[in-house]
Amino acid sequence: MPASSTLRDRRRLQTGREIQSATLRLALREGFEAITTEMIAAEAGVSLRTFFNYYANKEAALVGRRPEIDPGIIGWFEIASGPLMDDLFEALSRHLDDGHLNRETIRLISTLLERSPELVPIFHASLQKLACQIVSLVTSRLGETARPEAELLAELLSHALGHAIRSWSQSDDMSESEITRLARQHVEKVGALIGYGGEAPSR
Amino acid sequence: MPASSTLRDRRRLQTGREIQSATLRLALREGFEAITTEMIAAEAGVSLRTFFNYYANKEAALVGRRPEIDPGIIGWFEIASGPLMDDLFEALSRHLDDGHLNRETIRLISTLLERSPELVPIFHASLQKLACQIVSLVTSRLGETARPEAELLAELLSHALGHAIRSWSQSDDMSESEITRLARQHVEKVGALIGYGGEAPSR
DNA sequence: CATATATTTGCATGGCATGCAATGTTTGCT
DNA sequence: AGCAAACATTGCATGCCATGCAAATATATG
Repeated sequence: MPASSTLRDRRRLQTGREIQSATLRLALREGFEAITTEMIAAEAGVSLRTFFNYYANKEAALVGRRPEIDPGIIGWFEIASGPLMDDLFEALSRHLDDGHLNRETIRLISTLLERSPELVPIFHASLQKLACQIVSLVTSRLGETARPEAELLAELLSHALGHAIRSWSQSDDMSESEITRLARQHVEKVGALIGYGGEAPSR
Repeated sequence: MPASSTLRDRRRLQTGREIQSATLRLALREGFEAITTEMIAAEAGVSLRTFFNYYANKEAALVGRRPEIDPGIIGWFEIASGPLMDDLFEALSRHLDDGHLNRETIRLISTLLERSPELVPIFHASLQKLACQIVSLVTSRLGETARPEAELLAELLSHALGHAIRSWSQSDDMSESEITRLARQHVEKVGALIGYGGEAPSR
């Protein structure tokens, strides 16, 4: 049974989402820089102090709370013995299948990012937690000696996933399960660029 | 002749460095969280207001001001016609050869990062400006359609460079010109992981 | 229902960051 | 050298950000 069985847990989740939603609504209406934490708290119907109980700052409220990769998935990965990339993307697929991704919310975020590109670094930073977990996965497979490469690979995968999720939010005819497929395509294109050169096209 | 010909420019550079140095000194002595912008300003011998004329916040002062890639290098890249990776790393080599890298400063930063891993994201964020410039280089070569891959590749390269620079600061017998060589090695290992699989070792 | 455990809230505090206008310094020109 | 324009530094005032603490409120458990 998930941790959301108790009323308290459900409310906490709900309030977190309500604050994020309020932040997105206000940011789209007034511009992110123009809004204050007090406004957000008022819009979400909580006290300022409660706002800070949920998020460390405005930026965090924009991104919302992203759950960690389920220990069950990590356990599966450590047992799996396929090619590294196959197992990694399978683990990411299962993670996304948890259903904690709200298309409408991501769509709002994407809209905001297009209107205010200076916010993009906030979202890049929010991928760091995922990247960190991917590093754990990769080093559990390749050993500590491969940590430098694991960190680079994790950076690559998390950003590819972020990009794919934004693509998914934009096109209604893309299923959730295609996110990792798209991410993998991009990663493999990068692999080709690294591996085979990519000479300048004749002009 | 560089832009540092005039006294004013030299002073601006000098003050910027002095503030960064003061920030590092204090952060190593007291811990980054424990110090205030007022302390930094006092230690650097400037007013608080001047501190904010140089850096937007404490974090930026820690990283210092990183110069952009010289337009001359960008021009060279756009004319070059070798394999993409060769030309990219050559451009990065030339950029680093500008000599704006102070080993002792980087060493202090590395020490600080080991003692306070929670600061690592600050440095990751500081690589974003470089990543952005790499995106420009890559799309100038491959065209706008390759932007998604260009962004991933840029992320990869900038992080690889960041890692290599930290390695360089730690070992006295590593020359500055070997930074890009090391970065490239790591990138190619990642390429191998992507391209050829990297099966789980038998246990 | 009673108790233990979480959560929300208000208040007080101190750091962060910016605009503005006054003052001081450098530059380039005559 | 002397002057005016451009630029840099500073103090002050202001308002937002973020946290600790303790009282009040809500939920869980038995």
